[in-house]
Amino acid sequence: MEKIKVLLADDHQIMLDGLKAILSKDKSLDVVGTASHGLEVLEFLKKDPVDVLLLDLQMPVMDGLETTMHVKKSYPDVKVIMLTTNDEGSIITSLFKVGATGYLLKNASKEYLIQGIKDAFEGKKVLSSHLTEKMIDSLSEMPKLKEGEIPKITKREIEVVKLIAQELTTQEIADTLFVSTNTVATHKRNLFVKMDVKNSVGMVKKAVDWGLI
Amino acid sequence: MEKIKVLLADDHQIMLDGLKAILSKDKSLDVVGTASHGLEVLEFLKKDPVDVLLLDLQMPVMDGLETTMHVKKSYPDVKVIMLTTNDEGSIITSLFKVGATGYLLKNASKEYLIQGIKDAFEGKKVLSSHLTEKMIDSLSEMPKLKEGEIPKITKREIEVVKLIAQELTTQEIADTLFVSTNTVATHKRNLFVKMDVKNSVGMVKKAVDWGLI
DNA sequence: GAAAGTATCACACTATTGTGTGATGCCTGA
DNA sequence: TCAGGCATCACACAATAGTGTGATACTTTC
Repeated sequence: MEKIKVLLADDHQIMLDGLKAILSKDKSLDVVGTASHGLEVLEFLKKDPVDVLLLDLQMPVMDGLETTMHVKKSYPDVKVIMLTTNDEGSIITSLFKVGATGYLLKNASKEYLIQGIKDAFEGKKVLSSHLTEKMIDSLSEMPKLKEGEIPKITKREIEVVKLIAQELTTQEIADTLFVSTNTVATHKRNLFVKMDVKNSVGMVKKAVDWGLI
Repeated sequence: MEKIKVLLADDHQIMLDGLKAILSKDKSLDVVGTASHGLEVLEFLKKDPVDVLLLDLQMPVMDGLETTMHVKKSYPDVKVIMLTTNDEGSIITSLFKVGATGYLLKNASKEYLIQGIKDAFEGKKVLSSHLTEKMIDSLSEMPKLKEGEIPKITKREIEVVKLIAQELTTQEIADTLFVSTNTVATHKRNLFVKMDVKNSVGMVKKAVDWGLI
């Protein structure tokens, strides 16, 4: 069987050496090169093909996220696994949107890491179990602002919010609802206070958050 | 070490027997009872304590979701793992919102199942790897407005969008970025065209959709 | 049956947004 | 080296949004 070609990228030489040592022990993996930042990765890809790319999230010159974007654009078949010490769940979404295949913590066991590379190679998504938990938590804790936090918005007001969200002007909303612009203005005025926002932009954002629209 | 008290609930007797047979082989687990629907589960809990509850999602009288709600309300410490044949990702969200600890497919291996129970007992979230993938996919495919659909927004423009989303006025944005209001106005103007929207409200909505903010 | 909330409208005014047009310097990729 | 994108700014003007204040009438709710 063909070996899986792996390229490593990390700005810490020690990390590179360590990873290389670990991965070299597995017969189905072939570490074809290393890079210390995103640009080097792109340089490397211009010359040689790679199956799986192990990327450090924090790197100088060009970080992991940006690198992933570039790589996926030019070489969509390369699987990208992000390695990181931190576990900021916030970044995870953008990561997968950008096209990454996996996201592992650096303290993962070597078995886990190797398995992750193989899974990624086969097209599976790879995620540290630790991060899976985070994702679930963010799902289950999402509606924690509800109940008491959301003020009572009347039906008419919700109609107004929806129309505002559709980019209608006050005049257009008035025409749609067959009322005067004054009325619409009053509804908006009341909504600003109730929802504690400064303008229509804030209102629509919050309405989306609250699931009103 | 104290054994983990497990209660099984499924409307198929065969399933109950099979699960019991599998779980009984593990010395750290103790199957303390079985139930064929949600009400029986609640009855059981009134009399005897349980650590982990294995619930079939589809059950007559009271299904898994409803049962979970009731159980978590009265016995918040009981860990609930949902078992199911199907893999509808849609239900997953509500499941964790309701307070479940895990969600496993019935075709999981017995090792996986046993490990899942132990993990749940320790407070970890448990999710079939199959479903983890689904979750990730739903995240990454969200903006599948296929590449070409999303126009190139520059860094500076994104800064502007973010500040608009924070309800700042053009003047405030100009102050924040140390540029003139004219410049900010131009950025907005360009964004309206690029993003094909009529005003800031539409812009922010689309920016959220596209994951720009 | 009074108080509170909802929906409606008016008028006057200020603030902010959005548009049209044109221009300059800088940087980057072909 | 040169075209094209990017970021910057100016000025003028039209359109919309948002505020302050006050009013009427109808429905809930306590």
